Amino acid sequence: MTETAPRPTLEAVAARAGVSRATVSRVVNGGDGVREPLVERVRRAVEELGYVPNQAARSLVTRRHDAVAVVIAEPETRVFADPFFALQLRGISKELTAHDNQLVLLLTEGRDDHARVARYLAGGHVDGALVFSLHLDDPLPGLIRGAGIPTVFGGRPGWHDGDEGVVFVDSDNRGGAREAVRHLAGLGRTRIAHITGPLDQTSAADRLQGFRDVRGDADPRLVVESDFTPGGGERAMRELLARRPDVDAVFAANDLAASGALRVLREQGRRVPEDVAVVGFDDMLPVAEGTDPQLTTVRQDIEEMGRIMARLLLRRLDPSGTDDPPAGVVLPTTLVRRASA
Amino acid sequence: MTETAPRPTLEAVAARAGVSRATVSRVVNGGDGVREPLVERVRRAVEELGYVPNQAARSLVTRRHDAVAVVIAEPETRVFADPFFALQLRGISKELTAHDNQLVLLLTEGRDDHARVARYLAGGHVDGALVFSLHLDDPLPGLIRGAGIPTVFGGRPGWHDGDEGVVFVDSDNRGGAREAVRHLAGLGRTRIAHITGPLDQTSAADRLQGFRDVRGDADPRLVVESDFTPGGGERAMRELLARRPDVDAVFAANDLAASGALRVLREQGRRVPEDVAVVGFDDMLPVAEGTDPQLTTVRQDIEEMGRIMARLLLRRLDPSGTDDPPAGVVLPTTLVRRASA
DNA sequence: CCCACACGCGAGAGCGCTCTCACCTCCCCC
DNA sequence: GGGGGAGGTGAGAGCGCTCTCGCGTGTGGG
Repeated sequence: MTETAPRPTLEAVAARAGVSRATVSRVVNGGDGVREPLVERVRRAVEELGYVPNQAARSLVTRRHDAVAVVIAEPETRVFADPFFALQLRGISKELTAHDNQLVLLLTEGRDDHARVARYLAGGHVDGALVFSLHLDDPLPGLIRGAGIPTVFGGRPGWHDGDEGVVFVDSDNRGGAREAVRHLAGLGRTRIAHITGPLDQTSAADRLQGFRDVRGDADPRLVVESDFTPGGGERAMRELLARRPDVDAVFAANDLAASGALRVLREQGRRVPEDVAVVGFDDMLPVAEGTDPQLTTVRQDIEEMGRIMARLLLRRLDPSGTDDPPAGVVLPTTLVRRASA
Repeated sequence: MTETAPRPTLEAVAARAGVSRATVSRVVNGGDGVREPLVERVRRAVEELGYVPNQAARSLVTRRHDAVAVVIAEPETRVFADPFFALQLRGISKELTAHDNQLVLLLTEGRDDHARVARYLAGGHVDGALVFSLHLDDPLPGLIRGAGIPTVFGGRPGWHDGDEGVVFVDSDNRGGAREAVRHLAGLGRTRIAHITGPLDQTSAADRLQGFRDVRGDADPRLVVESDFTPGGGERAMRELLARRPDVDAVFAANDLAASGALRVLREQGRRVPEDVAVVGFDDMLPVAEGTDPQLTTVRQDIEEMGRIMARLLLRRLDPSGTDDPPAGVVLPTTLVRRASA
């Protein structure tokens, strides 16, 4: 079983095809500058021997790995409660695969891991990194920049010193929030509340900002800080109903919180959307379509976001490319109207 | 930016410490057989120079990569609708990290990718593979076995020729289903229905089998085939109510389907659990806790499953270990009682 | 006091590949 | 018909590391 079959080397292929190693190498790497009959002979030898290049040997000399690290910080919280990162990974994977790059996944758990990740990235195992760091005070972005490896961030990172050149991809959290709130206003609602996410995350902060853009003059009691979870949404909704029993609309910072709010509203006998209209954020399908009534929410194209991150990184990695990547890309969101508002 | 700082080599460290390359190598790899003062000198030189071993060079000679591939087949369907794989990945990642192994993620999309994955695995980039393949007729397991690389499967794979030696880790789907159905029976329910998952997946087939173990004599009309989605759960529930309006309990093959069933029951004015008791499977938190009433369901420890898969693989990879890993590990499930049954 | 042996350390080969450079052919043009 | 060039091919060095082997030093026993 552990019988490692002696894999054929370039040398072996060369011998079989009756050419030099250099020629085989040329053929294997695209075949420019080799005459057709030889190409054919080499191809056949490769085929017959089942030759596969040794990546380690190749990397040793080229100093390329055709591999990209994806760093996901602090998965304990939000990450694994929803398909967000899975979708993102899928987008990233597709793009990387299309360009023959591998995806090395680095999940970090707490501060201890930071050093490990930094060391790995600095260790030259990968050509670049895609980093998801949700928290404003996360030291990881700084560490990674120190590693001196091309990096693209997922989500707007918190601002640190010397962050001007940071490349990131984010959804238009602020614009999406504005659209959600305007939709509620357009329904004639006048007492629109906002259940926020954890405000140490840029996405939550940006959504709150969007809410304020439209309802800057709102009663401060209509804004309740929460945590992106159903339980948190429930608590926030109860608080809201206690503070302002006349509330007639809620914009929750994500679908999970909205689902909690919905449950409290029903429990308290408020009809949705007749008495209170509810809008979520994310369009996390199993949740948004699973609530009763189904949730009106703001959709972000997560998979596309992943794809663009990968594309941006690959562009920076490509030595041939004209090197002027945008610093940040903000993807549009769309309002998905279902039954709750 | 692309200014690749010339990374220090073993040679450089050796020169600085005034020893030979061999000695530095020994120290870096554990330091056995090197006297303390020298170890100290080398350590300092490493520190000062910020030396990090070149993994490519090392792999070239050791033929080890300290990297494991995680292959997830057909992510289009179930995979990305729920946190299942994310949790699994987390478990895997933790275990691999603890043993200084890297995780290379391979997501496949349709048949074309199979060849790519097989080539990659056969290409000797990784030491082993963890493979998730849900479908009975998936050709991937066969291809991978052909690649001759140590592999552990997640979930019981469908049976192919020569599968005796397959190592896999799975939840006790059958036992969990039995427990769910017995719980319903213990509640005094006599007309217990089952909404299945897609029966070409072993997990769904095993859950059905568990149902049959307890209710082998049930009216066949009480079993409706479905697809693990909320929409599918809705359709199945409607069908069920049409066939047997007197149904008083439903065991849905997963939480998503259960959430759909719940919605139909409410819509049709059946009280849960009074009129109809409902049990799900998975304990997918955002769903199970997000339904109304909250879902009684069968929990599987997904993260642990990932961890065990990784552990099993690492054990097979470890040349020093006494080599007798179990062929299959089946993890217990537990019934989580909430409001729906 | 000398020999045997173990242990610590260095020299050097070689892992499989790419890439430069020199050579050799063949063709075109004067 | 000969010289120059372009393009195709091979030889060989070297990427950074590990590992075997042999030598030198220190220790214990006869």
